[in-house]
Amino acid sequence: MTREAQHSYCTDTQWVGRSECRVCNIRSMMLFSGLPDEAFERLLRPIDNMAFPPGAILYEAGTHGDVVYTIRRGLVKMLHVGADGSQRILRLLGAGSAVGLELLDGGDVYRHSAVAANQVDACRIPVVTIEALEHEFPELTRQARQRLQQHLDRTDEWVLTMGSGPARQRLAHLLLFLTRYTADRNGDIELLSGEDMAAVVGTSVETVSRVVADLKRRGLLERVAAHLYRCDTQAIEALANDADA
Amino acid sequence: MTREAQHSYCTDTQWVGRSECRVCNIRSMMLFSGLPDEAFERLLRPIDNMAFPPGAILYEAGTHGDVVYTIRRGLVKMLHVGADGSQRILRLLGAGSAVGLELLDGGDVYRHSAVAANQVDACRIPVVTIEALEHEFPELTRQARQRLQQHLDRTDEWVLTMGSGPARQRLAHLLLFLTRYTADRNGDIELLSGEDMAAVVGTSVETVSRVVADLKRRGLLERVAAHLYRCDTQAIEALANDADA
DNA sequence: CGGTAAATTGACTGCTCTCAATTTACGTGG
DNA sequence: CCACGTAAATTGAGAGCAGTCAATTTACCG
Repeated sequence: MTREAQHSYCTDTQWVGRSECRVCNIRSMMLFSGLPDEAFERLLRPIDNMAFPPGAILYEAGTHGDVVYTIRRGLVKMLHVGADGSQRILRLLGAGSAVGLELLDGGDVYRHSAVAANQVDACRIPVVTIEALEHEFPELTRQARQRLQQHLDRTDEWVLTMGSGPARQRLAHLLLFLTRYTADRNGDIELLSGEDMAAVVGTSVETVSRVVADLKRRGLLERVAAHLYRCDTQAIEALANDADA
Repeated sequence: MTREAQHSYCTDTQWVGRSECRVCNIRSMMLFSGLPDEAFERLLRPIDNMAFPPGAILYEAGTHGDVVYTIRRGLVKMLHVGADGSQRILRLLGAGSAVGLELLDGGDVYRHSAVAANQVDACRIPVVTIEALEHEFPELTRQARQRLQQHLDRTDEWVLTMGSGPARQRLAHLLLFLTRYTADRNGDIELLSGEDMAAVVGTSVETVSRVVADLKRRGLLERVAAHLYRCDTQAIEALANDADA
């Protein structure tokens, strides 16, 4: 493994340890909620706990694979790369979400690329393990279906709020999204890179920069620390829904 | 029931008869494919066969309901109505697709509105019937999950192709979509109303009209009969992917 | 302290929206 | 079968937002 630090702390995709689902502190959010402890006794293949630094690739679109990830911490971007190399972010998924669920329908090829936007902790679950457990606990199939329904709901909201309208409103919705799903205890959020924000709302990088600069000038977005911003949720919400100032 | 004809033939939402899943000629596409004949012996509630004229409402967003529809013929638009009355079409679903699947996750409120874009034939399946069958045939849960995955895949494609870029390219993708899913044996398609096309690609009605008029002038789109159009798939495909004339 | 990549800003062009007028289509009633 | 009325579609003119290209500044890592 090479060590090319993207941040001062770590580093590379790392194997952190064997997952202990029985004592998972967020099991209620995870794919395996509802399964009895004994279900984890005799797994066909182990579940590993992985740490991905920002920018690390969980998997790439079109590649063969046999594992699903459930996110314990951080934000994962699902993206599509066009023929010309342009990127479009289709979803941002946080703690409790599962990625790679398309493999459960028999295929073995990922439909999108999954890239860590943050420092991400995720459990790597082999598809064979899920299929074995599904056979024994039919409830798991319903769980997976609920996860898909969540993805669908979130994507629909994505399309409605960030898919059309003036760039300023779309970015306002993105900020609200980040506040809702990634804010720390102080309500502060870590902004995406300009390129990523552009890939979410479907505009050019320059437009993103201009709009964000304008929000800062008007005091709707305030820098509280390196990479940490606080936004005036009230005003941004008004901006997102109305079409004024 | 009032009778306000939208076309010369019928008319109103009609009960056509009891569905006979055992002899369904497109059962392989439907939700119940894979179920043995005997599964239909003792349903808790009957499955009805419904005919919806263009514009008929299958259900409206936010309303209570307890049935899922599977489409046998025609095109159904799933749409969201904004606070200002503006409509945005999130998906167009054709034969073999199921709508209202969100009810299977325990809720009883539809998340979108479903409206017939065409003359639509659909089977009305009570949720209790599906749940009872799921208990007996776990395979059905997987079927429903696959349907959701299909919706998700289609929505992703929708976002990528019709969610950004110049209006001309987005409309080109819409024409290709209609050709793929609704063309008759001659390859001809029935265009949506200008308002509906605008609600799909997220532009104004005027822009749609201008682009369509331009395509007609250039011979890429030809009227072969009332409401029936034939398009030069080759040229439209080039237009959809490249950015030139 | 230096180098590379990202972000910012400006000027200009072009596309799309809005508003408005006109034409066409279509169902209704004579 | 034809005349009429409403709604949809079409077309035009003008303004504004966003994209592109290019130059500059800033940030970040070694």
